Amino acid sequence: MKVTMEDVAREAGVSRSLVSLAFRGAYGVNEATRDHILAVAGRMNYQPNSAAATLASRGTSTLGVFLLDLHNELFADVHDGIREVAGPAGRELLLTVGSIGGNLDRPALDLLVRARVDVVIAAGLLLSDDELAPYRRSLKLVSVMREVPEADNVLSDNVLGAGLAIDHLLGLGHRRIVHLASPRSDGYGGRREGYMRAMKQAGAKPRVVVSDYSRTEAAKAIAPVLDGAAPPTAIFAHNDQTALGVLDALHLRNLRVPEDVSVVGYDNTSASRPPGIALTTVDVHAGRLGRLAAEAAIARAADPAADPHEVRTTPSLVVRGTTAAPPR
Amino acid sequence: MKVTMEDVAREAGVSRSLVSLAFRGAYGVNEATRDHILAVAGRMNYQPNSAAATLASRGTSTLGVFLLDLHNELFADVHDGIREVAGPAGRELLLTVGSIGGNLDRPALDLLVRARVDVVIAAGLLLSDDELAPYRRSLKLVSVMREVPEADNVLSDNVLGAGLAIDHLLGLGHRRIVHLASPRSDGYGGRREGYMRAMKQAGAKPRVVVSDYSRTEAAKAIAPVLDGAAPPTAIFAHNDQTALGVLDALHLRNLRVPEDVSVVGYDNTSASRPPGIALTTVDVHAGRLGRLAAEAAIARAADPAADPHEVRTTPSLVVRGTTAAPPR
DNA sequence: ATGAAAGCGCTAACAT
DNA sequence: ATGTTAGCGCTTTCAT
Repeated sequence: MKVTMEDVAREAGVSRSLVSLAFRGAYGVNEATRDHILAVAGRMNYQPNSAAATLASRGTSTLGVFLLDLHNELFADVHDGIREVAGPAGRELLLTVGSIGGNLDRPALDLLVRARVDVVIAAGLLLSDDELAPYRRSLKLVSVMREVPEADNVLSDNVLGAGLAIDHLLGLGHRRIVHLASPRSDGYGGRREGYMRAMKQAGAKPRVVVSDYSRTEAAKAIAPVLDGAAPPTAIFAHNDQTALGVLDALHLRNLRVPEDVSVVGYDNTSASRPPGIALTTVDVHAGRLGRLAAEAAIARAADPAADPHEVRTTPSLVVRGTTAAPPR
Repeated sequence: MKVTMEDVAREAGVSRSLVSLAFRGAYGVNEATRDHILAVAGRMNYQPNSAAATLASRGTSTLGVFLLDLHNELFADVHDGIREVAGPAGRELLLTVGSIGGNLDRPALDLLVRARVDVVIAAGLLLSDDELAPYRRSLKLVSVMREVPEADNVLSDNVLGAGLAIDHLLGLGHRRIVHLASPRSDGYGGRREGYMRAMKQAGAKPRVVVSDYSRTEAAKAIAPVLDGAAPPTAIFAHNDQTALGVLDALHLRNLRVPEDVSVVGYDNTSASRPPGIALTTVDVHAGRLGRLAAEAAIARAADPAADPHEVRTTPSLVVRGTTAAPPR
């Protein structure tokens, strides 16, 4: 049924090793022989068994990629960046997906570990530092957007990014700025911290509400503050997705944006761009993060013993249509 | 360095086979022994090598998933559906991603083949029937949204869906309806065909322009027809993404939607839902497609020899804010 | 209930 | 340039 390398070798009248070498394009194989082997293999529809290859060679050249959530285009952008450098480097990508709640992180990582991928690039890990610690032994990890102790980290400066957003709002004249934050979890405090700092520095009173990463939850979470006393004139959301949830809630109440309320998102995903949305947001340059992560992963593969690598990139503010001076 | 099953067996004072059985929760292992083995393994941080397992057992229980494009949330919805049934069935998911141009389909599928996944669920394959044919021998394939000869197919009735959209437009009084179609490729003709049929049946003159699947390309492709003589009063796009591109182009020209031009998308991805967009679209019920595909995959794994399975689901029209009577 | 032994299909020295 | 020979770390009969 399944064609093995042995079958190809017999058919081509050569030894197994030669077939193996030919397939990996190694030097030291006569060109004619190689072509012949490849032709025979092609005719027989031979597909190498990578389980056997992995076992025999104790590893793969495949990169594992963990993405938190397929519904957030941020991760698609990161993936594009990874692929941009992994492809030319001859590295293939095997993905695994987590979930907004974080409860699928573990099985997703475990699957990658068992698949014996060379290095794992994880974007948006939600596991705590403690839960991640055991993986140090079984995994070469490049973490994107979330700082993991002792691992390679590719980060964006969230404190700075949040500061950019708040300063923009402050400059427009806002004082009652609410932050719709993500649930507390290790490695994700930056945006909230940047918000707190900028507010305090300006002598404005910070107010934080928490919601998970989904758009609908965000709309629910912001509802009470919109309906309560002294509603904010501006809302700084944890990311674009939750900002869209805020927009939904605002729309439902016939509150105009930006005339009545200003909204700032975070990530600059394409969901923020449409003319009808035109969300002011902070660009993390996700593609660049992906490229840097792939570079870090390849470097790590080449030198497993090197010191942990860390880059922190600088985000930028993208002002669009959802921010303006507060109503007077 | 790496802990093997042998190490665990030695440490636990049992044989390798027993460790193997314990790990797979097989019957016939004394409960106390099993607990002991698992405890020892846990302490040693043992991670089974699935390459070896795959090799020895000639297969995996993992499902491979191919998704055409991470930027189109349709695929995230399909993925959710797959996971919804695969999870409870104890099947893990390994993903691979193609690209809008279709040129990454092959490497992505090959990677899955070599990983020896049990069955591959492919959503949005762009390869031609001919290019797909060889995979018949190396792969159990469940194709979603694209009919592949001899494979298991989980489809949505695109002819019907397009008819729904056009009939809606026709009912509103539109006659000059342009279809922004996808490039011709096997298995994707349904929407165009449904458009042609509905137009002809109403005695309206069809007009088709083609663009690839990206938003920006769609905006470019529709530009000349907007700027040309006798511009359409309605545009039926191949999917939501390209419909958004159309919206962009319209916005750029200060054309109002739906007062000046009506727009209908396809897929009902979440990108079509925001209040500011409110795109009228055709819902393919992507989650359901995913669930059906996972069921088909599991059935196929259980009985590789069964006759090809085919389901064709019925889409529905979601009328929102981008369609209205044409200007008079 | 547990153990021994034979592969699974490759790669990696090492020969020739 | 090509062939030989050990494994890689598991699962799977088959014994016990």
